[in-house]
Amino acid sequence: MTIATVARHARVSRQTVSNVLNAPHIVREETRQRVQEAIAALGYRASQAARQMRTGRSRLIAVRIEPTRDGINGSVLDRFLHGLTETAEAAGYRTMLYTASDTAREIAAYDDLLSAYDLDGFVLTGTHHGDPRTAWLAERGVAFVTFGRPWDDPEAHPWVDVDGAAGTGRATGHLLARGHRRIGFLGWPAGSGVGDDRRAGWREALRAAGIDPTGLDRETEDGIAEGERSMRDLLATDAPPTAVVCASDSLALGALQAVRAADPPVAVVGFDDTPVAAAVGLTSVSQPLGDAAARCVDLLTAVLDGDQQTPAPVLLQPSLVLRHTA
Amino acid sequence: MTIATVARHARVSRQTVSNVLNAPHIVREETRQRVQEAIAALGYRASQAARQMRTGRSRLIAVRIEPTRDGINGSVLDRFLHGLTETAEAAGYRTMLYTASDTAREIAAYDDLLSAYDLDGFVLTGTHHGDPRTAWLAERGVAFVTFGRPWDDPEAHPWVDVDGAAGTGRATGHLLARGHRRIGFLGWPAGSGVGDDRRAGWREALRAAGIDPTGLDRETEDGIAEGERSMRDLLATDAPPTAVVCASDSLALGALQAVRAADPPVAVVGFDDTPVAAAVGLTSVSQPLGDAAARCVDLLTAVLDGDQQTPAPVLLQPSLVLRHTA
DNA sequence: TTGTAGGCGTTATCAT
DNA sequence: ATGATAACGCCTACAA
Repeated sequence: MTIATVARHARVSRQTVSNVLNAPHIVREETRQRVQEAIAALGYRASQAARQMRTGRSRLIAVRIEPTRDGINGSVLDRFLHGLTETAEAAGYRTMLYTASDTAREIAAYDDLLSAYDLDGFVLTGTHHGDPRTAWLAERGVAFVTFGRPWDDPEAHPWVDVDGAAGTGRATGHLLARGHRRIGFLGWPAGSGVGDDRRAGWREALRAAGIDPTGLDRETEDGIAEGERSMRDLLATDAPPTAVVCASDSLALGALQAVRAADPPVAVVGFDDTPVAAAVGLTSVSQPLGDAAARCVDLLTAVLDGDQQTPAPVLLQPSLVLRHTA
Repeated sequence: MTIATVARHARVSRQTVSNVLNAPHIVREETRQRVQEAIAALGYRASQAARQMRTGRSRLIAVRIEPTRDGINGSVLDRFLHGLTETAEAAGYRTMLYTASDTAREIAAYDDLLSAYDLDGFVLTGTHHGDPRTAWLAERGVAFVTFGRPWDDPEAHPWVDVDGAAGTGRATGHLLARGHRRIGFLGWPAGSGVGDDRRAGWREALRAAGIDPTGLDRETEDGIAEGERSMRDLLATDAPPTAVVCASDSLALGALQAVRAADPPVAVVGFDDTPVAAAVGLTSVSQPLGDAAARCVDLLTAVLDGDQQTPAPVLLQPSLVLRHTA
């Protein structure tokens, strides 16, 4: 069934049917209705392929599905993808997946997706300093949004992010309110935007409460074993912390093992609110992933539909999910 | 850039370029090479839209992304999706995502995807008795594979599954080898194919060892709290089990809480090897999700490329990942 | 083995 | 406001 079938059924020309679909306002009300009825009666759907060939637009957006790294943090992508697909559907776009094991291959994937499938836009996750992917896309005028700030230049392109500093700040505030003074922090080595941001939130919250954060934090790679080691290290100091905020649930889980037998118990707060946190009762900072995904689609469609060139970035607030550990 | 650009560049007709792409064997070696070089030099890629319009095939397969249910089991989808996308790419197919909150909407989604995007095939996850989705697709001659057996008729359509009974059987065997005799089972209410299968594996393993499984199992909905309750129930019997096999990591986590202070410790085995299991050291049955995804693509492309009408189903073996709890 | 002609379903342009 | 015509890039049939 084609647009011609509908045209015959409604006794109009093909062009009029096309107009009803793409520019309803220029068709006379009565004609419009007749065509709409024919469309409904026939169950007609425009062929994307034909439309795409004519317009050069595919109504497709792409997002990379990463190999689950450490398993614990991997499950955030799940929720993000679902939100993305759902919101995109509502906006008339479909979501396409691609994989890439490194940045060079990812750029090759863009090239393929763009030239073969005419992709309309990309959603990138996890940007870092001097990310070559954003430069490549921007150079070619391809529409894209990142979930994660461009740490070099906040104006570079549309982005959505969660305010990590506010998250760790909130966690620290909660611990302060519970009477803790010596509150530690377990985070990643300096240099990663996300990690530095989360550390800064903790540091500023302590300073605002008149507490010197010096010596209360540790830098380590992500992982359960690493978290345990760093926490033991922290506990072995002259003035060990009575509570600790962590940059990830993995680190928090390790910390939890290190403080297992401590009395009075040492409070632990994680980050990401992964299923693992829920399972073991770990208090954790939760990112609004569904919202974040939805706003990514909003920004991308804003660019694609030409509403504006560079829509304003979106910074979402995380929340603290209280459980047993803090 | 079109096929004509390449043709000019290689000083052949458009048709010859097309032949090099779609039927290389009928082009003279020398000509073929010249065309290949032109393609590479120009970075030419055939437009899927145009190709699709002519051939009616999109080289697109679709898979549903579900809202993360209980968080713990949700993360399996992640790994499956990655494997699927990767294998599909290698076979020249792209993966498209869709959402649906219930079966009726899912069928509506098929309709849309099929008529608007000309989807080549679907991968369904989690089939159940009398699944209307498979009937709908089969009726219309749409290619699809399910990850999960058709419990009514194993010949109904191509499928890939993991042998759940073998998994629980293996777990039970491991516990028997460790000297356990009274081995319990925590599973879901009878009626779900997957649940019944997992229970049967445990039951048969016990019977084969000359042990009567009567009274050693419990039926409950999935969940941590439910697992804990059922385990307590089992421990309160006259002859409580010294070990337990569970139908999911959620149930196992609950069981773990119920047996926390038991001495001698009660062994616990979960199912799915989720990140949570890894985090808490839970021994669990692991499904080869990457393999399963790859075989799904194999079966689907076999149908699409017309190699055979109904390729033989694939039953994969799970493995037992040993950790602290058993 | 290579070239020519036509059409897939849609939308843009232009005429009515 | 509506209709006729052409073109998007490709592949299949057929002719050379």
